[in-house]
Amino acid sequence: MNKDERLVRQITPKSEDFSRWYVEIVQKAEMADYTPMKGMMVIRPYGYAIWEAIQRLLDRRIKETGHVNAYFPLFIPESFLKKEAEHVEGFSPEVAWVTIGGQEELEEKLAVRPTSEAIIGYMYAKWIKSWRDLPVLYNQWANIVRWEKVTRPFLRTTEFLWQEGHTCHETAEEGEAETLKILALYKEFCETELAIPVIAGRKTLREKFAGAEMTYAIEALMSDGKALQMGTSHNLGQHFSKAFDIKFEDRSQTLQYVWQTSWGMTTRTIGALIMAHGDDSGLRLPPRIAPVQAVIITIPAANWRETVLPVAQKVQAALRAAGFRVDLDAREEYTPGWKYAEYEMRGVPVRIEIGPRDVKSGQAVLVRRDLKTKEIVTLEALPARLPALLDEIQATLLRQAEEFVAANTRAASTYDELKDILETKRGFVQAPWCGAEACEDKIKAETMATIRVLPLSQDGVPVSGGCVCCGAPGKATALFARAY
RNA sequence: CGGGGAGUAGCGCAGCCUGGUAGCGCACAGCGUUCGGGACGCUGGGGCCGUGGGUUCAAAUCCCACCUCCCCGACCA
Repeated sequence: MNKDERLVRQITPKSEDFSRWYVEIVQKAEMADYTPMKGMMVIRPYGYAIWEAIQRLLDRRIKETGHVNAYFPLFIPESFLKKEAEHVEGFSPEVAWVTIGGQEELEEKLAVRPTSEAIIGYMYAKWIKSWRDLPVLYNQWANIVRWEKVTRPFLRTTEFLWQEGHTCHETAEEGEAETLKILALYKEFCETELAIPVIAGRKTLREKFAGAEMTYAIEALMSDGKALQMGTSHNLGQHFSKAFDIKFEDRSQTLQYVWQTSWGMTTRTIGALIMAHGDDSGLRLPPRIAPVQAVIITIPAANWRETVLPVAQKVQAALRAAGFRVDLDAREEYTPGWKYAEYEMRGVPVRIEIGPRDVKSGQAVLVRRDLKTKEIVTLEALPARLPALLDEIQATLLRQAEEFVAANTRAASTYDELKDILETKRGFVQAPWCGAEACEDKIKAETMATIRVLPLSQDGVPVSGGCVCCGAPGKATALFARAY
């Protein structure tokens, strides 16, 4: 066997088989693993650490905007779910039911929550009496079960984790403002923390949440050219308040139904991180959410325990004291080369190599994961250089993703053009749309693409030309894409 | 849920056609030499051959059912 054959190929190249590449990263970076139950995965410590970082950074934003956390039951009585007609119709194909408790058949079966509007709506009716009780701004971090037919780690699993906000307001305007405020919050979160640019917009009626008045979403473009919904924010209007009788006495002493919103972001964002930033060596994590921001790798040689190791330990202590998440890998059973590949797979943003040569010259070698470039830094300069480097990596990942979106967003004015782009290039396609569901359905059937959103950035901008499908006057500029 | 492919050691696979009690590479353990891009040598451990049933003196191998994974569609965060 020659040397090249001995070097085990890490993972399938992204260009060769994207979904295989994706699954291999999930497993080799130890983010998640399959269980014997269909569609149910274990989120392993490394993947869960990413989720904890997402929770920490998103939760802070949710609280800063005045929301508080609470926890509602996992089970929802069937009758509750049935109260809002559109809601039950939309979710019934994917609800799991509990019919037996212990040895006894239940009188009323219980749904394992596919979302919590129903149970929360019931409780809100008990708690809200007056305009003085409003707004109610609750959020919960929870698990959700939806009996999906096709599953994929992080992107679509039977059980997943999310955060769901449920708010009540005095007026329609306040409800709409809340919906948009959260949408903007999500967008800012994705771009600042995950380095994933998103397009914010309205969903069409076809794609809206079952029971919502209007659904807004943020959509990102993965590096295979398919779109992924990163978060949704629903203006529920009075649909659920009427179904659950959530009434309050307003300032003019009239009984009124509250105006509600709900919004969520899920563990799917972890899948988005892989697909937006990963390369053929594995994950590339944005420093702001990376569980490990830098790893120190010692290069052994004779006496290294006396010479190299103490220096490495000192560097780690100094960087940790400065607030960075820094690991030290001084294991002797693996060679440096093996470790380089391993931490690249896991997407650790910065690698710090310290060997005998470095110790002698008082330096360290820094290698950034995003560009794989090296630089030499003196040990004294390291605590100042690391934060700057992490910021550069964060910015580079965002910029690369933005450039990808820009390069893969195209305008189509004819149906042939739309079809051609979706078939040969993928990505986002901007095109005028007449507003008819028939056109939406036809495009979906023939191109597998859907309207991801009607971008908010297009509001007030005149639509150029007729509907890309039927030619009727364009009512909106729609963003089409094949999606996950 | 429809069409296709697959499940044999932790991972990747061979063996199956033509039944006779399981093998390779990597990984893992021990020892030694190594270590600046997945090191090498020697020794060793590990398998209800996805699950259940059937055929047979005998099943990883043949037959049936089910489960799970992957791909392509319909449904969805």
